Amino acid sequence: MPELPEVETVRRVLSEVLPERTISGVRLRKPKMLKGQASATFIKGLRGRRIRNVGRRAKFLIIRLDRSALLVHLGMSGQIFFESPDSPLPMERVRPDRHTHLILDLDPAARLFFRDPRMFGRFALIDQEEENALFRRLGPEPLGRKFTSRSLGEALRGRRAPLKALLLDQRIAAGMGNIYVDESLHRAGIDPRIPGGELSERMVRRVHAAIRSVLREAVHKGGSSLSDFLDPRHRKGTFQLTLQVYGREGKPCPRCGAPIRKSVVGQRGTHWCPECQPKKRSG
DNA sequence: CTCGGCCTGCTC
DNA sequence: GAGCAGGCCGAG
Repeated sequence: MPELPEVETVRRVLSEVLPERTISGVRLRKPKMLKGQASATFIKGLRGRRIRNVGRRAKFLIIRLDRSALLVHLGMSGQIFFESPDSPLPMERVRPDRHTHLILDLDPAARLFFRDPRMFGRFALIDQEEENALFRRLGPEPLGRKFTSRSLGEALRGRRAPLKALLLDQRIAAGMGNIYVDESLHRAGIDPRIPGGELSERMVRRVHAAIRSVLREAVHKGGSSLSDFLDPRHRKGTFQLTLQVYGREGKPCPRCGAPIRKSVVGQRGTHWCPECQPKKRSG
């Protein structure tokens, strides 16, 4: 499940190999993966274009061409693989399978494969204006300068929804998903069910610091490869080895040994330690 | 704000 | 052979 650290990992690999290559061929095998765009428009807009750079905003990957950009959201199970004579992939990946929805042939010789078994991901060819409009609707990058404990406190003020749900809201901070919210709240020592507006200033500071340190660490470790995440060179991340609560229901909390709890909070499976993450306000 | 729908693969 | 997982969006 690619969240900010996984998408950033993909971006870093692609930004080493894609710039200055030209898209010589486009094979779109699942037009359904396009977001509000006809296949012909999409293919025409890509073919012959030169890749300038690869960016990221929240969980969006943005492959910038001369005037437009290929926007990619990896959804739940999206993968991007890169293959070139210098950087071959393992044999079984070279041949596209039924989950490979888009293939880009590049020049100098290389190929990009977009796979997504669950098909929650999306592609779109967008112009600068559309990019601006999309990104304007997102909250600050949690690792950027605009995300401060003050801005977080303001965003949470008066909110009655559980903190867990608010941190998944991309308008409050953009890029976290279920894994990293649960991990951040464990690091902060705060119960995910507490209404956002009930956090003390001190608790807001702890959540803010925890989010940043968890995400930074996860980026450093190449993301979490829980079930299917692989980077464009087919390498796994290692942050899954560091997870304290996510996917660990009933297992002992690494910090205190109490069994990790799981229930649904804000319509999402939520994991926390009942001892380390007390609900009380001063916490 | 809350809920269902989109999808497939994996677990019960 | 059903149900769950999950990000995001549109409907209620």
